[in-house]
Amino acid sequence: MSKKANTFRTPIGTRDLMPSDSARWEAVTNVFTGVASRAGFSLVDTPIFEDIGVFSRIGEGTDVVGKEMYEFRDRSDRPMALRPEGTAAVCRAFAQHRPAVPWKVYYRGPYFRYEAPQAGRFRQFHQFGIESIGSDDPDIDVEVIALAWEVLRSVGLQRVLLIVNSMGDQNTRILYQEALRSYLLDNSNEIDEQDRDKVASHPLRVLDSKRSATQAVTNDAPKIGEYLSSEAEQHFDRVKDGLGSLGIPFAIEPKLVRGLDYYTHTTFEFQSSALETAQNTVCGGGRYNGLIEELGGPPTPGIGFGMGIERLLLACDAEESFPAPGSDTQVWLVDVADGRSARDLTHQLRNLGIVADRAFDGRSMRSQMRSADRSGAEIALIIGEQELADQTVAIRMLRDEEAAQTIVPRDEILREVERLLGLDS
RNA sequence: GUGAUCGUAGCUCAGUUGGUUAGAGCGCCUGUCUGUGGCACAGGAGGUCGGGGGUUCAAUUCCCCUCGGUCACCCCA
Repeated sequence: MSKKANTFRTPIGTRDLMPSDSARWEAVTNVFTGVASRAGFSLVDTPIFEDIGVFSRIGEGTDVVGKEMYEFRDRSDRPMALRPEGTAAVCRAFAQHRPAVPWKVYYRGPYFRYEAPQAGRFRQFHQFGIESIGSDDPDIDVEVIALAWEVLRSVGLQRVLLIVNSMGDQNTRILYQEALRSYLLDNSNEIDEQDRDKVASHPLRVLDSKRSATQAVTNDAPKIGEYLSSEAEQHFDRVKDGLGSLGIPFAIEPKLVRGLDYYTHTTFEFQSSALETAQNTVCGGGRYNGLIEELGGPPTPGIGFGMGIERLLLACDAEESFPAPGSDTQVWLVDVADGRSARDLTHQLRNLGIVADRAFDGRSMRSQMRSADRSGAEIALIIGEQELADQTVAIRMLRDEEAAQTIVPRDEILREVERLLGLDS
């Protein structure tokens, strides 16, 4: 679309958050931070780029680090990467600062993955997330899942599906992976050839293939549930029990393994059934009992989730929920005299905490009134030559057709506006 | 990275047997309705038809390349 050589646009897969959308974005952010902070989580904000090693721990073989990472070297030749996800960076922060446990934090911000954009997928995308570090109490798993649920409910989503699974501890994971690998190898002829090369290297990845030939094979594959240790099974039972007790509907999906290598025990995903696009996962998370140790910290369990803001809003669009909030302008100054009244009164109103605005450039009354109307303001304060001479202000209630325009002395106008807005005690 | 599809005013889109000054709706600006918005009416600004090359007397319209949007695969939020 660039029309001249010197015009620019946002890079592929990125976009501007324009004022027409930003109020809704802020509102959904407030919903999330409200839910998280009511549950005792505090904000943690980590850098947008890190030593690339932080993210390699996610799993060298995963697409996220293998082929989607924005890697670069800084001017001192240090290998860095733009963060592709939140958990690893938060765990790095934990390992670095060693805060007291339980460490319950939330975060939100941009993440980067070098992928071809499509519906619900961007190169710069945004997530909300929480991490609860320091305990392997299964009730924390329940708490984390319940908070994600709460956010989804709070933005009005009805058509969400929670699926959960358990990966067991690291040991069961290894055992299962072996069993799965040999099963898949035995049946590799039936598997779609697109998936076949993953059998040996990443058998777990084969489980979430969408290809029907592959699915036919994996449907009869050994289930990870059969390999859980009794501790892992107890843990998972407690999680299921907790979700049931909180009235959160869920389905168990033995093939849910998720794309990052660090998961142990509980994994979960919320999908929007209102989204018809290929990407309908709105939130994903799980437990990662070995990750912090991987990052040089003490062995510490943790669990968390990431929620894609763009996808969340897409789901809201699909369900026609969570509309953009309206204007917050309360008062508009219309000054067709010399402009000084508008200048001074907006200042004074704002100092009282009132949202006040005005037009510039000495536009016509008609033009200024139109701006007042469009701003959504309740009240227009009008000052023309007459009012200037009389030291008065005309008050017009823009949202009430019945109301007659009134004239108030200039030195009473602030009090009158407060009264009209119901701000007087 | 692969494939499909699209690319005309700020937005949504018309516009082919290739041929005068490229259109509409919405939005924006100005004005009329005897200083006053939401309605109506009148006028106006705004496009080298994504970019480059080619074919042709002539290309928005045909061909090639390129850039970008969208969707899908892969994978994931």
